[in-house]
Amino acid sequence: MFMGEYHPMLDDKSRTAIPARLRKAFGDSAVINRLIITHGFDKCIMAFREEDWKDFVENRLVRLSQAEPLNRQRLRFLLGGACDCDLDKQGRIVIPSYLLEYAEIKKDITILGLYDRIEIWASQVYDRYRPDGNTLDTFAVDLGF
Amino acid sequence: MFMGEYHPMLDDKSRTAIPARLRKAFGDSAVINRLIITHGFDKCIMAFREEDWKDFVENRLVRLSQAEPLNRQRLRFLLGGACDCDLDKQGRIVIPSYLLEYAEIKKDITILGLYDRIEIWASQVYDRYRPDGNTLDTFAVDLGF
DNA sequence: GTTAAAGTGGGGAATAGTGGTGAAAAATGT
DNA sequence: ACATTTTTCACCACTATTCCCCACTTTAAC
Repeated sequence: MFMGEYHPMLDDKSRTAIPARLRKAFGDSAVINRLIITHGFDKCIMAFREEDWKDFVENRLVRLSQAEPLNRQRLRFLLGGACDCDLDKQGRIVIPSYLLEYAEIKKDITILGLYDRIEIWASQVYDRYRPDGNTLDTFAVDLGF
Repeated sequence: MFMGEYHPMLDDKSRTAIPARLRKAFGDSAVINRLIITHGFDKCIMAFREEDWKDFVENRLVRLSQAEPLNRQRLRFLLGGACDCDLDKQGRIVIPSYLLEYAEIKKDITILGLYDRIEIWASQVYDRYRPDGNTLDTFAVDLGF
């Protein structure tokens, strides 16, 4: 599974390295060499493995009735905002400008591994977002620690 | 499948380039060189592959009873507004003026890939349409994230 | 300390996108 | 019906961007 926090950089060609730990998260024999990235629900970019993405699109997204305006907006946001990125020989992807702007990414990046998805944040944005002490206390309660 | 967001321009001959990624979305061996475009739902232009369009018209649109005034209006809107566009050698289509006016397209264009259809928006119009933070929270809930 | 692996920067070839020109077709007026 | 004007279409050429590979630096491992 994907997990952990990483801090690569965006170079001036809009490339960022996907950490080797994440590329190998599903085994050395299944190194990831393609990711689908799209808008995240917070100010970040979500990335998925190809098979998970296809499954999500075909079994959930496109089954929503396009007669419903809100479903059109959902499809435009997620699928219309998606981009399939091949990793280069060095394990990097190129992030399109509209996603960089959406996530307010400049140079410092925080990448999170989140089970079956990866999130790419502007470090500055993520640092503001990190939970504080009070949030963590209620969190602990909710989880039954 | 069609996906992603692209930002070409409309030139002063009413031409716009269909992004190469979209033209090759169904394989390098099935490069799209003709699209059917018509009025979209919401202020945009919809574009389809020829086979999908035919299927839609014959199996859905013309089956609506023409005795019903609303269906006559629907047919005029979609089929009456349609235009089949051959792509030129550079992958561009010419968009007729009535569709440009409908979608309020001036120069800056946003093109979306949406599974089996493409949408062409005035960038300015689409930017206003993009979902805000609250809408996204409900999206995440509805989609089971 | 040495070796290997990962991350970052850069260069050159190929591709994509845009502007433009001339020929053909269509529309208009005589 | 013919000539003139306008529009449309197909192709060419230039520029910008993208993609793919190589090399260096830094970090981690042994």
